[in-house]
Amino acid sequence: MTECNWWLMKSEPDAYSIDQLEEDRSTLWDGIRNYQARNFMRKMKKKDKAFFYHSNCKLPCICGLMKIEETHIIDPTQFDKNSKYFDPKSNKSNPRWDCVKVSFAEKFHKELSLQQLKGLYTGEQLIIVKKGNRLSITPVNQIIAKDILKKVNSNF
DNA sequence: GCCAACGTTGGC
DNA sequence: GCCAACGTTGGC
Repeated sequence: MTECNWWLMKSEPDAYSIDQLEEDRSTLWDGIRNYQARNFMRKMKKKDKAFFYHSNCKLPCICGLMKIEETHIIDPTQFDKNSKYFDPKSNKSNPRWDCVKVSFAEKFHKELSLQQLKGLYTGEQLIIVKKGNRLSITPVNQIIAKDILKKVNSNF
């Protein structure tokens, strides 16, 4: 049996929180308008796991776990003129942006704050703690992922 | 609000 | 292809 890949995906809790995902059960991770982040998303496979990271809030932290349900979905917001993610440069014959569908897996009882993460890992081990990192989607090394699960007492 | 670290844009 | 100007992200 092959192991899944692990990822970290950021969201501002004011925009979309882990609690909202728990309520929704699943959501389209749309509105990504950064090529590096998009390209990481394109590498995702069904059944991969992703840590949910709350960014730009009182306590930036890894707060939960998601499962990748579907990949390579055309991001509908790029064609929606009423969306703040509307992209006039994209076109339907060659869409510029795509996304994945994620589902709720777990809300961690113990969150791991950015401050804690900085004490535990280097920027090489976990890109989120790298100085100046702004990527909203990054891969997570499998060994580090397992370590994070232990640290948060994950049931997973 | 500041600012570092990028990414994007557009003139040349 | 270079690079200056500008925009965005996100911790602090």
